[in-house]
Amino acid sequence: MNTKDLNNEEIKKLFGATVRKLRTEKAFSQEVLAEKTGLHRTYISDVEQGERNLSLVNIFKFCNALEISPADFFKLMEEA
Amino acid sequence: MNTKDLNNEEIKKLFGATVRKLRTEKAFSQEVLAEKTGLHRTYISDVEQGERNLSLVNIFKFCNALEISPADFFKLMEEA
DNA sequence: CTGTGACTTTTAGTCCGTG
DNA sequence: ACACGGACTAAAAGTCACA
Repeated sequence: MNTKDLNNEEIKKLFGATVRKLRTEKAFSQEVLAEKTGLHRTYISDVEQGERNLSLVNIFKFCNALEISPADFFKLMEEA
Repeated sequence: MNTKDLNNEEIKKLFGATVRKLRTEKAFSQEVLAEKTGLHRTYISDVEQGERNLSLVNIFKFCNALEISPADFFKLMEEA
């Protein structure tokens, strides 16, 4: 999959789907992930729905909480 | 380098430094990169200075303009 | 060609709740 | 445990004149 072909909506959706994939693999609830990231629970929901264009430092918070490096996160995302 | 140890300022600075590294390697001016990303010239400058916490879709614009996948971009960033 | 401060508009992100 | 909404505040997006 070539990320160059993604439009803005697709980028957000794919990011959210990757978060959800990793979160459910680790059997975290959204609330637990909210706690680990320090972000609000409704925000986690929105991100997973692909409705948020989150910022760089929050991307890192998600990666840390999901115990994956940003590079590996995006690799997974690109493999989707 | 473990990205878990980076604070917010360091994340932005490291991102900016990585953009600058790739841009100068390709011998692009900030103005050329601005054109390729569709973003404003001064915004590029701010990002490279680590003064912007840019969002997911703009990260992708930078990667596309710099002809690198997001996964490879962050890999480079983590190797710094 | 690039850095900076100031600025307005848009959106990120929170917090209250509902089914 | 999650989706969704309304209302709100903080911060990002985006532009400009000037150094």
